[in-house]
Amino acid sequence: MRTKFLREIAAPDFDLARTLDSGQVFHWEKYRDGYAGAINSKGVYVEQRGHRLKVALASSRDNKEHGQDAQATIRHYFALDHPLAEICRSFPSDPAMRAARDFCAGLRIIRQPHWECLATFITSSMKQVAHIRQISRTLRQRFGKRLRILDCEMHSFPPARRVAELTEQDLRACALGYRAKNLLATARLVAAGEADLKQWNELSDEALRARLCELPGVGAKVANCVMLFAYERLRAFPIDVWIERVLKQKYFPGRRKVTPGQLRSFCETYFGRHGGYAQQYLFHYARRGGPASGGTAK
DNA sequence: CTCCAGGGATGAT
DNA sequence: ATCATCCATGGA
Repeated sequence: MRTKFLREIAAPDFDLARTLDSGQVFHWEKYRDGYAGAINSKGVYVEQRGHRLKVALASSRDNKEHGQDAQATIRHYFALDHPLAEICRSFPSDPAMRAARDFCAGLRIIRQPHWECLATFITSSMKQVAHIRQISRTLRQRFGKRLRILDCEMHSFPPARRVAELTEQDLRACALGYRAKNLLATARLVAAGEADLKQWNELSDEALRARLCELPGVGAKVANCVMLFAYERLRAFPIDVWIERVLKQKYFPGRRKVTPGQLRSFCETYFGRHGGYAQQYLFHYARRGGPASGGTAK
């Protein structure tokens, strides 16, 4: 095993810290002046220096990694090819959206591995970000492969076939609670090939959402997260309590009853073809930004 | 329609 | 140190 420092990678219009703190990915840890994490089975260290990323990448088995491939891996994972300026121009121009856009400069929606993203969001239901991070860490440490990047120990996310051979008790011991049964059942469907996550890439948004929602532990919210964060369906608009709060406050002020169906159809049309990005920016701004970001606002 | 499971970090006291 | 709060899916 060896660690390789790469040339720095150009990363204009990118904010690494903001991207990793925006509730879309849960395993990156602050380390030295950057972050340590894993992309598939590779340990990765990444540090932002202005408009460039300094990256170190280690691979546990296949050391034939070429610099170009590694750069491509990083560029692809962090979606450095997304045309952010154009995406932001496609947002509706209202006060809430403009404030969120200004606050979230450089925040990108990354491309996560399908299974890892699906599994993580199954464990996320009724959990807050800190808990989800905890669960992800435990699953990785117990069932993933050990990786080392610089002097930092990391673990890859266990593949579906690994999770499929565990018991519900094993998973409950990772603080999954009632989610253990769902994660196990879904892992077995994926491992058996009954749910072919890669093949689902070819499906339309509607068909993909329908397939995802058939999986145990996956409802509309989790399905939309997986579509957005793993399948690059940039129109998918997950509605959680934070977003619901924002939407009701900013777009339905004073309205007594707003049904989930009304919210959903509004989001599908109003925010346009990059609605998922709009959602992520509104979400991050509500959690981390502006006034009254405490979370208890009604 | 309502009610609830199950759990650890977080912030208030 | 104790306590209330946060939170999405699925089944009763």
